Formats: sequence, structure tokens, C-alpha cells
Amino acid sequence: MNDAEEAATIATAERVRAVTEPSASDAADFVTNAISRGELVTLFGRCTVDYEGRAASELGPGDRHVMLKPDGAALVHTDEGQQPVNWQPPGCDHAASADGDALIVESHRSTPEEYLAVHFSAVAHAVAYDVSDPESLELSGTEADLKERILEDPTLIEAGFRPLATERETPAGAVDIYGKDDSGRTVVLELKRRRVGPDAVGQLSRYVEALQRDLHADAEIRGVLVAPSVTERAEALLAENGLEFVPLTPDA
Amino acid sequence: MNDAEEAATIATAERVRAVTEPSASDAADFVTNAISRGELVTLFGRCTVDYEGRAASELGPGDRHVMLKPDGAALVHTDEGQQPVNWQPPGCDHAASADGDALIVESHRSTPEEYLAVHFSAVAHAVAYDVSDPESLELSGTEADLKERILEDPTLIEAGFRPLATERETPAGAVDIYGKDDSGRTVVLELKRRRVGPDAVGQLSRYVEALQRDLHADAEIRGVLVAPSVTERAEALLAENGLEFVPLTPDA
DNA sequence: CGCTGGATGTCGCAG
DNA sequence: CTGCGACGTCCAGCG
Repeated sequence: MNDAEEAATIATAERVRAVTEPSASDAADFVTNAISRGELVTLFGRCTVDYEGRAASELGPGDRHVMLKPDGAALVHTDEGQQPVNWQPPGCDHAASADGDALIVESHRSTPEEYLAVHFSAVAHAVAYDVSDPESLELSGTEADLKERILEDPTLIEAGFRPLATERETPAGAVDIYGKDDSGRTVVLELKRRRVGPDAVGQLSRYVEALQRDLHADAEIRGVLVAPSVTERAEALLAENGLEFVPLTPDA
Repeated sequence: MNDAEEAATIATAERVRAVTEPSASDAADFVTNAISRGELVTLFGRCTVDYEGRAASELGPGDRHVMLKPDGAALVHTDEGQQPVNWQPPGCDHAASADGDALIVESHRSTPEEYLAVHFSAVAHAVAYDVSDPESLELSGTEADLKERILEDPTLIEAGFRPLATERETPAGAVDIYGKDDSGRTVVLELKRRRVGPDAVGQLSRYVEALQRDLHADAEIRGVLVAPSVTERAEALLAENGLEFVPLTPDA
């Protein structure tokens, strides 16, 4: 192999190594080496995918993108969809090997027992990245933001509302915000960052019932769902259960 | 640039093109070209990420892997986790441009209005892949498999159980399996492919109540949760609501 | 489009 | 480890 061919096959830079159309054994070596270095590996090529674990799946031949992360996660992406067609969660052990002209990439974990195997009939391109990412994501517009907004200005719920606790425990789980109204009645708030369906009403309903049992049978407890909006079915369920709704978004 | 250097920078094969450490403007051209061809694009390099839409987020500088799919999906992966740190769903419009030494990759959609921007201070490697994937995933061990299993052998629920309909509509939504027992009483089955918590009990409870109203106030309706197992809280909720549980997995 | 419920959901937190 | 609920959940199916 002359210099130009060698360079065409292997491109090396500070943090990245790549091979184009490697043989199965070269690809296996490349991947094994990258995994042992703690690098992030990607593979393009024609492959089949088999999974067995919590469920089981088979995927016939096609061109896909496979990512092996240093934390043990594995992702198989097709040309469509935001979600991987197959995957393995972080904490798995990855291995690559050559079986004749085929590259086999395997990923395994226990508890629960799960196994993923990708069989490449041809690897078009493989890359190994030495990744460094010190930053963490800052996200806003979440349920936590909605909670803060209410605690800063309880009148957003209603005049005279006084929050007394967050995450107050009940036999049915923790209530988002627990407080009292103008007249001293107990109020339970269930917060949702976006438009809600029937499930959230069920949740709120369970909290109110649990508190009614836990405090006094005669105690009147108000249950209030706080969200940007509700679906029609959810609204009907609220009315049925004597629950209330206050429209409010997480954004200021 | 001599042949060796050229080859080191650009590797071309039948279905894949790659560039290592391109300039911002070369990278922008490369990405723009690949997108217009309907190829799947991956970028690795040092970048920051900004998102604004259903929520809002910021991510400081770090090494990440960006994937742009021909269906308009975008994914930003760090070295950790199965989930992308930022993303855009299918149907978005992608664009790449150079801003001085920086590569800017943008992705936008409407309904809801959402915008993602990745600013690369350096691109280590970029790949364009012409993907063809005719196969679809075959998955087993799902709720649908559990349903089939019961319909094939209703005695798995109990002797004398007769399924009469699936997805039977009620004011509270569609019931998984609707039937009658030995004594002619109406039975509602709610199926779950794995161990369930309180939410599933709430769902079943809503169906039973809706049917009781819909049929006759005096009609006795049995609600049966079918799943591999239930949590303690769910079991208590079942008892409270006079509902039943049959242990069953989707697997034969 | 909006509503509903499933998912190999994943993820984080608490017990 | 299990339980529980949030999530920019995603996704298919249906009205």
C-alpha cells in the first residue's frame, strides 16, 4: 500500500481516527482498540441486528449507524426517526470480532439479562473519538420552574393561598405542593408543565383521597391541578371528582 | 496540497464521504451538500448547543457527536447516556453555515415552534452517508403479544372466560379486552407487558366505572389487571377498588 | 392537526 | 436493588 492509499484508508487527527471500508478483521481491531481506550465509536455500514432481553427483536439487512459510547451505551440508528431502532443502555460491555468477512459487534448486560448483536456484512466507515465533555445541560421551562413560580407568588393560584410544604408525603405518594387556602382548608396542588390528560387527574385524585383518610374523614381537602391546560376528558374527570383547575405555565 | 494530504482530508467510497478537521466553510459546504442529497450526516467536534421551544436549554463547550437525518431529525450526543443531550424531531429543516472560524448547524420546525443551534468552534470529523434501509423491525414480547396469547387461550385468565371484543370503546377510552365470565358477568381486562404501578390500576378503574355508568347502574362488572406482576401500592389500590389481578407474561 | 396510551421507554431520586 | 413519577419524553393509531 502506498502513502496515498494508506492515507485514504486511515485519517488521523488529534482526537479522531477513522477508517473507510476496512476489512472485517481491521474493523474488529479498530473497534476493540477504541473501546479499550475509552473512546466513542461510530460505525456506518450494511448490517442486521438482533436483540434479546426485556423483549426480543430482529432487523433484516440495511444501512445503519451504530454508536458505542464509553459508558457502555449502544445505539443503532436508521435513516429515520429520533429514536434508535435498537439500543443498549449505559453499563453494557461491548465487544467486536471478525467472523469471516463479517464484523460482529456485541453488547451485553445483566439485571436484566440483555444482549444486542450487530452483524455487518460491510463496514463503510468507522470513527473513534476521544471525547471530553465537562459541561452539563441547563434546562428551563420544567415542572421545577412551575413550582418555583408558584412558591414565589402563591396568588397565581388564588388570593390567600399559603404553601406549607413541597413533596409532602402521603400513602399515595408525594404531593407537589401542600398548603392552606384563605379559609384554612387544606389544598393539594398537582403541577404539570404542559397540557394534561386523564392520568394526571387520577394522580391528583389519589393524593386527595389518601390525605382525606390520613387526616380526618370529615376534613375537606381541595385538589387543584395546575397546568397550562387540560384535555376535555381530563376536565370531565376533574368535575366528577370535585377537583379544580388553575391554568398556569412554567414560563414567567 | 499534495495527493497524500488530499487523501488524508477526504476519504471517498461508494456510499460514504468523510472529511477530517475541515475549515468552517468547507464543513458548511460539506453538510449543506450532503443534506441536499438526502444523506445522513454526522459531525464530531467541540461545540455549544442552544435550544428554544417547548422548553429552553443551554449547553457550554464540549466534544459532541451531531447526527442530521434525511427525515429532518437531529441528535446531539455526549459521551454519556442513551438519550441525546439535545435533539430535534423528524420533520425539521436543517441548515449549515460558516461564521468566521465557526460552523453553525441550525434546525427548525413550526407547530410547535422549535429551534436548535449547534456552534462548532472546531469540527474534528464529518461523514455523509447515503443510507438505504428497506427493512422494518420485528419485535416480540409486547402488549400485543400478551393480547394474542389470551385470545388464543382465554383459560389463561380463568376457566370459562369468553373474550367478546378488543379495544371496546367506553367514555373513558378503549378497553384492551372485553368479555364475559362463567356466570355471564362482564369482565374488563387491562393488559400490561411488564410489572405495573398505580397508574395502570387507575386506568382499569376508570374503564370499570365508565362501563358501570354506561350499561346499568346495577350491572356487576369485574375489572382484571393482567401483567407479570404488580407493585405493593398497586396491589393495595386494586383491593381498594374491588379489582382483580392475574399474573401473566407476554412470552409463551 | 389534537387526544390517548404503549414503550426493550429513559432518567433521576428516594427508600 | 425496587418504586415512583417526570420527560422538550417519542411514537402509532385514530377521530
